[in-house]
Amino acid sequence: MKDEFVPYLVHIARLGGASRLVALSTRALGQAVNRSQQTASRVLGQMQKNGLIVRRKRGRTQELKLTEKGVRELRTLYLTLSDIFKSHTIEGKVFTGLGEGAYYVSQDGYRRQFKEKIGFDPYPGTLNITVIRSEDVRQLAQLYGVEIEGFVAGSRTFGGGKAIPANIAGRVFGAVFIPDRTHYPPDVVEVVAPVNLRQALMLKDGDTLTVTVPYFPA
Amino acid sequence: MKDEFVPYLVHIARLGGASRLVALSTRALGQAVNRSQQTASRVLGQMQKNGLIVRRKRGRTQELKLTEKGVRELRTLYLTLSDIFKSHTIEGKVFTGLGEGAYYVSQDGYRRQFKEKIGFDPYPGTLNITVIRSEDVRQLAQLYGVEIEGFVAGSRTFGGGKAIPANIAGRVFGAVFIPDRTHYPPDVVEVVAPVNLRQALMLKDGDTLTVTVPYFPA
DNA sequence: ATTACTACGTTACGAGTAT
DNA sequence: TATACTCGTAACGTAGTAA
Repeated sequence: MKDEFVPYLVHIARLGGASRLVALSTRALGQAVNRSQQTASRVLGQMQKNGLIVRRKRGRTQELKLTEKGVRELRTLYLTLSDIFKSHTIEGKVFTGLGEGAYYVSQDGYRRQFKEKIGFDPYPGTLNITVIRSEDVRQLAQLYGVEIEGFVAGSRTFGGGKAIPANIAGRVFGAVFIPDRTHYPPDVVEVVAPVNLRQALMLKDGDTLTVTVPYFPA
Repeated sequence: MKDEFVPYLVHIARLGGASRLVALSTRALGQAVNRSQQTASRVLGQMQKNGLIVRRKRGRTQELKLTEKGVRELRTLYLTLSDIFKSHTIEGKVFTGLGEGAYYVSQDGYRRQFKEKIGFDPYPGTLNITVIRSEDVRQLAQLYGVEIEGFVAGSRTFGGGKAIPANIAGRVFGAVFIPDRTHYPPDVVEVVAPVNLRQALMLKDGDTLTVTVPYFPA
């Protein structure tokens, strides 16, 4: 679909044209989308040829309605924008990992980055969760993730990953950390926060935790 | 903003460019929006001049990020589409009207239209509610409302209005009726259903009722 | 009042190419 | 590899106007 069509489809839909015929002159439509009557006429012709709208002539005037295809195309754009702008939730089951999270997070190389890039000093200990239901976590990481760089401390190498600032259980501001490399399955992520989450939220293994990733352009 | 810019902004945002700089070549961007490298280059220049994006050069390559203005413009489009595609809720307080609703709805002129246009035979009696919180009800009526025509029966004239098919309290399929003319204040609407709502939902005056208008292109 | 054609200036597109 | 010129062609936008 041509980009040019979008405002026309939007305006017709706003008048109810997604579900029924609406009376709408080429002049009024053009004015609504900031174009001339002539341009609106041409564009309507093209949209009709493309199967995006149907037109019914009533004497000299006309009625318009989006076709299923027209609705679908507009809805696709809506869903794409939703992915960008709406809040996302991640639900996961709490389990006890190998306990190495605590060791990692207490490393200065990580602590400094969390403080600078996300804004809190992580409690030395992480919460492992297995993701149950979520829009693709890696896609979220791409959208909202902050790069946490790997580093070398002494003779050890610590891998990097992506941290998504998020609201934990509606009460604590923290982050979901997705390591670039892990020995866990890919649906396992770590939840980091400035406090001991197990204590603060009274969590035990098997509990379900909900993490919200709000929309926030930093 | 030019319509032409939308897909470019969308793609940059999908890569996380709403909140941080993302590396993105003109070739890759052009490919993503189905344009040539040259076109992507020109459009980026225009969007920059329009204050929609910032660019940072890193040697021969570049990094992109939406400006606040760029995010705002895209978000405006998102909110417009939300109005069209998301479900809407109307919350209202139940009160006892003059009882004329029952008389009206039992008129064949109305009953036939409800059966044909919405799909149920209205229980002879309506529920008056005062709208507490809602996106503009009249705007909703414009989007989703079905025209109910006025008619004459005997020596009386019955006025028309708009009926919005809706889900009542999450349990009953009914409609919100918005008369074209009324002696009630404009925030008063009538809820119609195939059953006695007061009984079925155990409602009394002062109770709050939630009506959901789902998105459904008929 | 409509819709839509023609004519023509402006803008978009992309192959070729410079850097 | 990049980005971004030039320039020929296609598409867009609208005043004028027919119907």
